[in-house]
Amino acid sequence: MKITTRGRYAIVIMLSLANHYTEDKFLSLKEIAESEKISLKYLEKIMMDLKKEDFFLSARGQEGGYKLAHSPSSYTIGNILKAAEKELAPVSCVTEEASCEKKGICKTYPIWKDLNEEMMKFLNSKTLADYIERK
Amino acid sequence: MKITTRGRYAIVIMLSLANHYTEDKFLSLKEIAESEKISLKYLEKIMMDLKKEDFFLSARGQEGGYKLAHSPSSYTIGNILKAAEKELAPVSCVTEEASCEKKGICKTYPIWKDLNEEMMKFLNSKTLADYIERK
DNA sequence: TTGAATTCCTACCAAATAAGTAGTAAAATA
DNA sequence: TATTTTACTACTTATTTGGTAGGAATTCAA
Repeated sequence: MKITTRGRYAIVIMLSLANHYTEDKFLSLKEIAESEKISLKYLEKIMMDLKKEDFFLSARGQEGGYKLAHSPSSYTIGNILKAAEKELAPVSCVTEEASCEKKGICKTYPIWKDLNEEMMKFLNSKTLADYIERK
Repeated sequence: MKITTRGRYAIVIMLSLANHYTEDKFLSLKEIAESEKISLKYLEKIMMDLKKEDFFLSARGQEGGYKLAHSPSSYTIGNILKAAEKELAPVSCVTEEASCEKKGICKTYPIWKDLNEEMMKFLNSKTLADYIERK
């Protein structure tokens, strides 16, 4: 039951941007890649998924990069992970979309439902602001 | 962040045994495989891992099978999953064993640590008895 | 105005993991 | 003693993960 590097790096990116939120300039992926020692190309790819959400403003060219569109407190950890990973639930039957035909009779379903609720309670309550660097 | 079929089927096995706990006979994997529509061979393999723990008594031959060694309330969901899956933590850096050299400086570490704590709180508190079939 | 820097986009690839099969030996009992 | 069941080892196949490669479009600084 692992969060993949996609999810983890997505949080790295978002938290880096959050840490620079008050500055009035763009932060490039190259800077993040270098400071975090992650492949730039891989970060670019992860960024493709994040960009589908209304997460940030971007600028090409020199002095270009990314900037959070909203304040750090408006991004939950769950929102970010969900954008990066395909699905967040520990077992796919607990999400509305992927309904399993055995849902009504499956004896283990209540376990996954309870676990998912606990996880979501956490992931949807914590935001980037909770994990930002305090100066 | 998915629980694999290994982990899910392990819970299926253990919950089936728990539901037959009061009966004075062994339950065979074949019966579980048929009633749950899971490959017998695959269940056997998962059983190999569970058997390393002191989970049950077994008997070969006709009328053979498995039986819980202890009462359902003494098996936590976490214990079972941990025996079936390699590791339970959502990110491996949060377990004592696999310590990451960046742990002290990693800005995302606190997120995974908090998430892991929430998950473990749930997984270690719930037992088979909580999900047993009520007659 | 041009060249470097950056985002943006598509395709491909290798390694690891997950999920399951196959076959057989050993034991127990009906 | 034939059947049933656990016990064990080896193999296989599909999917997912974690990238790489290459380049086009855009922008700005020098």
